[in-house]
Amino acid sequence: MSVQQRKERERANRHQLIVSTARELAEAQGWDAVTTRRLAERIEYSQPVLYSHFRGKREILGAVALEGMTELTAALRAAVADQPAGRPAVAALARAYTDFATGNPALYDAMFSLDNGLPFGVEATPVPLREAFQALLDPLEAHAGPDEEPGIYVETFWAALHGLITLTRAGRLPADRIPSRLTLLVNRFVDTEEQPPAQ
Amino acid sequence: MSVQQRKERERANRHQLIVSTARELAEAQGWDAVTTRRLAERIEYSQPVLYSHFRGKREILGAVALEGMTELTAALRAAVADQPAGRPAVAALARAYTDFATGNPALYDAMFSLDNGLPFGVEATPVPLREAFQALLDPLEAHAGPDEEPGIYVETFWAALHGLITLTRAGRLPADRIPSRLTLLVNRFVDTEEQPPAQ
DNA sequence: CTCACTTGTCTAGCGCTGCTAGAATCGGCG
DNA sequence: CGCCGATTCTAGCAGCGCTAGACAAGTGAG
Repeated sequence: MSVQQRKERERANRHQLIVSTARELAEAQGWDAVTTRRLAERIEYSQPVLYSHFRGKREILGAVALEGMTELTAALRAAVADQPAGRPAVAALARAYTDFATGNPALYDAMFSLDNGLPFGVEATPVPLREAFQALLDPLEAHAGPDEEPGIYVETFWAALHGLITLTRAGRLPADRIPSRLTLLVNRFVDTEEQPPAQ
Repeated sequence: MSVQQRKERERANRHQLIVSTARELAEAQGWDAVTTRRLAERIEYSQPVLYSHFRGKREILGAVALEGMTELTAALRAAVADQPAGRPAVAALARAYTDFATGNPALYDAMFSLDNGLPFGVEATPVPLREAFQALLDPLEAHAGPDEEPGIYVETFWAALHGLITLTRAGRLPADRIPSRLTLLVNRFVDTEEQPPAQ
C-alpha cells in the first residue's frame, strides 16, 4: 500500500503547489494575470493537470480564499489577545482587519470580492469561514446595544470595514486618512458610556 | 454646414444608443454578457464602430456609470426632499441609496464596483460624481460629531452602505434583514440626543 | 522478463474575448 | 459625372477557460 500512499502524498503536494502558486501570482500581478496557462507553466505541468485537481478556475480561487480565512482568523485573534476587552479590543480588531486586507490585497479579493463559489451563511459553510466570522464576533458582540441583535450588529460593522477597504482600493476613496475613518467607525460602534471616562 | 450638424447629431444619437444598449444588456444579463460583439450586434453596427466612440470597453462602462451618477443624485435628493431634516432625512437617504443599488444592480456595479476608469476624488472628477457625493453629504454632515471631520464622517457612512450592498449581493450576507442592518447603521451614525425624545 | 492494462499526462483544438489593420463602400463636392 | 475623403466593414491577432483524444509511464499477471 506504500505506493498508493506515496502517490496520494505527491498529489496533495501538487494540490498545495497549485494553490500557493496561484496566490503568489495573484499577489504579484493581480488575479487577471492568473490564467490557467500561466499557472500551469509555473507549476511545470500542462493545463489539464489543473482540472484534475479543481473543477475550474473558480475552485482554485476558492481554495486560496479558504487559506486566507484561516490566516485572517489567526490575525484577528492575535491582535485582540493582548488588548483589554472592550474598546481597545475592537480598535485592535478593526486595525488588524484592514491591515490584513491592505497587506494581502489579492488574497482579500479572493475571499470577499471575487466569485470564489464558497457558500456563505448556510449550513454548508466551511469551518474556516465560520471561525473567521466568530473571530470578528467575539470581541464585538458585547457592544451591541440592548435593542440590537448581535449578529446584525457584527454584520453591519463588518460591512463597514469591507466598504472602506474596497472603496479605498478601487480608488473611490483617498487612500490617506484611512486611520481617521477607522477611528470614527469604532467610535460610532462602541458606546463610550460603557467605559470609564478615560478619554 | 447643415450636413455636418446632421452628422454630429446622428453620431451623438448613436453614442447614446451604445450607452443605453450596454446598460440594458448589463441589467438584463449581467456585465459578463456585455461583449463588444453582442453590443455591436444589438446596435446593428459592426464592432469597430464602438471603438470610434469609445477607447474601449472600460470607457463604455464609464459612460454608463456617469449616467447612473446623475440618476443616483436625483433619487437621493428626491428621497430627502419630503423628509424633515435630521434623523428622518438620513434614514430616507440610506433607504434611497440601497433601493437604488438593489433596483439597478448592474448600474451600481458599473458605478462603484467595476473598473470604469472614472477619476474619483481628484480635481478632474466629473461633475456628476461630485454632485452625487454632495447629495450624500448634504443631509448628513450636520450629524458629524464635534471631533469628526464631516468629509471623513460622510465617507465612512457611505462606505458602510456600500459594504452592506456588495456583501449582500455577493451572497456574503443573508439578503433578508437588510432593513435591520440599515436601521442599526443609521442609529449608530445619528446621535439621538440631538433630537427630541420622540422615539 | 514480457506483455496487457490502468493510470497519468500531454498535445491540440474549440469557441469565446477585447481590439485593430486594411479593404471596401458610401456620401458630399467640384 | 467622377473624384476623394470620411465612414464602415471584413477578417484576423493574441489570449482566455476548458476538454477530447493521443500518448507515455508505471503496475501487476503469467
